[in-house]
Amino acid sequence: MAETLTATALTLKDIAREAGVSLATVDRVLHNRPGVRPDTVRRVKAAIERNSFQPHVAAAELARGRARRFAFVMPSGPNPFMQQIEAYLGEMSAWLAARRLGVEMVTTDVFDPSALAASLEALSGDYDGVAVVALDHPGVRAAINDLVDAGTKVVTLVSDVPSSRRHHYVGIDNIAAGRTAGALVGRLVGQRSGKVAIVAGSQGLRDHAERIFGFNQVMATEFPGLSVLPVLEGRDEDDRSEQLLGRLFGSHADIVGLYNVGAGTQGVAKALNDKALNDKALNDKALSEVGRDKQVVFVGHDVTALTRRLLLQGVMDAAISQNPGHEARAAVRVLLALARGEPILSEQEKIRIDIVMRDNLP
Amino acid sequence: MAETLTATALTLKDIAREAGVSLATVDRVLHNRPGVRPDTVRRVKAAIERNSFQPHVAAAELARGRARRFAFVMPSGPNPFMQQIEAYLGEMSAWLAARRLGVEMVTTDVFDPSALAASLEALSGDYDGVAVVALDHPGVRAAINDLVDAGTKVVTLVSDVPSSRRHHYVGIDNIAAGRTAGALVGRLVGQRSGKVAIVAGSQGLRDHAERIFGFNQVMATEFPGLSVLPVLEGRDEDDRSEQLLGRLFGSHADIVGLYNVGAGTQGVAKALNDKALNDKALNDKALSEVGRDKQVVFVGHDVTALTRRLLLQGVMDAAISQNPGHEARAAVRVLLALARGEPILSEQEKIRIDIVMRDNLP
DNA sequence: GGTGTTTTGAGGTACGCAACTCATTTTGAG
DNA sequence: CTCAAAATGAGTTGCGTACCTCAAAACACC
Repeated sequence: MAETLTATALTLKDIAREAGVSLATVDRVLHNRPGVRPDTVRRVKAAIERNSFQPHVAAAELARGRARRFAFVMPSGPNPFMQQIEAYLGEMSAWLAARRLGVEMVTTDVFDPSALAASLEALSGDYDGVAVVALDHPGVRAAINDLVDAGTKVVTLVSDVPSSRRHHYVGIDNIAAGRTAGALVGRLVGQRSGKVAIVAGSQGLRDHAERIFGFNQVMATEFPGLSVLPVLEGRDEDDRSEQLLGRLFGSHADIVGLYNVGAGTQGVAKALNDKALNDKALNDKALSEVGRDKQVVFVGHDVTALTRRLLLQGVMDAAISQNPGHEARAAVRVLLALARGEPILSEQEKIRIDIVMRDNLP
Repeated sequence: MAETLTATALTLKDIAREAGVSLATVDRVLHNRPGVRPDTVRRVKAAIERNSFQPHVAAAELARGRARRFAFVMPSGPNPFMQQIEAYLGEMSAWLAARRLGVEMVTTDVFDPSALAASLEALSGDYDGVAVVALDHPGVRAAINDLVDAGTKVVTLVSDVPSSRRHHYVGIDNIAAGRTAGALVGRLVGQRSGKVAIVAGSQGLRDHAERIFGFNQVMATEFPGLSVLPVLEGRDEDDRSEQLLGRLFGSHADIVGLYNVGAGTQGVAKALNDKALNDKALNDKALSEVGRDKQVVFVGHDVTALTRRLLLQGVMDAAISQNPGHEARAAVRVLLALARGEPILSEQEKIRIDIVMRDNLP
């Protein structure tokens, strides 16, 4: 009827007695300090294993005295997603303070890898951990590796540098996100056939490129009735996205689906709206006859104030979302666990790809 | 360029000096102990506010010494979702041990409110916190209130008792979940019209009833082309669900959508499969002609080994999921925060309604 | 002014561990 | 066997809080 999940409450002293050594030796083993014979190390570790001993985090944290400092290196500029991450970090301030964790924000130009690398190098030595929204570039990779070598824990956030030796990546699998977007567009279009448009910031951005790759993959294999038009590069700007898309709508009458890979959502929505007005003017059918199914299926990314409104209005059909609050908290938790030498609850820290439609808006 | 988020590292001693009182008095104020003049209380609280002082959790945890004990009261029987929750709690064991948290599982019959109430009453006094998968029943409500009155922190898990004085509910909004299911079925069916079947465990279960309510709401207002058939009550059993559904398929040829509200997924899938074979035998069309769009759109709940397989095979189109790992961890974190008197990160502990399709399977 | 009560101060102990020192023992090389 | 180096033991201190005791001070009331 009742079953216990947790171990006993042993202390280091008990382990020392068990292993037949002194407290000092256990301490040396626990912290990989030199001066212990391999054989003794084994004995101590065995005693720890045998009792599945876990140092009391509170005691450890208290004893080490020094507060921990983390830095978040984020892109400058008005990116709403990044602003959300910062906001959620702000909400954690009481939580952080109670644990004597110092978190500092460092901003740097997104599109300048060498500036990012320099910012990272500048952090060396001052921080226990660094979370960085990274660019995949040799200089950045080197800077990350340098930090790791200096003993700083490093996690990449949102955008990964898999070739670096960063300890962890907190973010989604962008190829899977693109596949999900593709499946949604395809399924929501239904039996109709026609063309599908893609608007991205730039194909040079790793995350955008990966999403497009996943999207095309699904379209090619599963929705032969739909053909994907060449990618429009809107540079995440509203005006540019609107113009490019407007022109595309002009030259292709049979566009039934639209995937917006990055930002610039405002512009995309405007172009869509213009097209709808245009279509209505062209033929005399009543609105009810045009109906939902005549509309362009529109799938994008991230839940912001704008996409929330578009979802509620029915302009947007689904948003692929990575929960920024979860990402912020996961980054802090992972850094803390790494710094403490605790295991990471990988299931907990994994960022899911959320499909958000009108009725499950968070 | 760099901005700090966290406060200074004051201690109780500093607050005492600031307020012009002794450590003992600060301690009395902090823990609402009697014997302090209202005026002095005000002075101390002002000093705490002014410095936005947060007691060091590690020190507090260490000082109080006593380990905390939590109980999880869960339904007995082979419910895969509940088993997943238990499994995730098991994965946390190192995390729990490092914090000297004891978590115990208590199982009780799901469908017997008085047994549940008795189990809850039996816990009184022994635990700092209780998480319970509750039934909404007067006896259970009373038992929960008794626990709360005795100083035990109580959170309801998965299924709420809103009328009780439980401190927190960890679970999803089931009406919104039903609405989401409805929107998915409607949108994935596309332009076709026809009938939609619902299989539930029992309409007496609060969560099932709420989901059905939400589902019908969306169907009625947004998909006039689809008509919902009367709910089949499969009691979450495979065989019964299969039979009921098979009979329904026999009497209605134009079923285009199916919503499985609870468990019994295996049976539902079997009935669907039989129908597919049947349809193929009846007409001579090639499979390619029948195509995806002739299939019944199938939306259900929860990602289990079975639903995962069905999603990958394309039998199931989407699963509405509440992340069991998140629920388990959120319940523990909320209980811990309540026990410590810390604020709860409500955004973090909110359980989202996940839409899971093949490409964003976790 | 004296009495009893309430409020406050001062101080101690304990929690489990990190980090350190210094003395002592063990080990291995010559 | 000798001696230096390596390994280990024993012990101390401090982290910031909770919780406790006891005495002193302030207060209220008659």
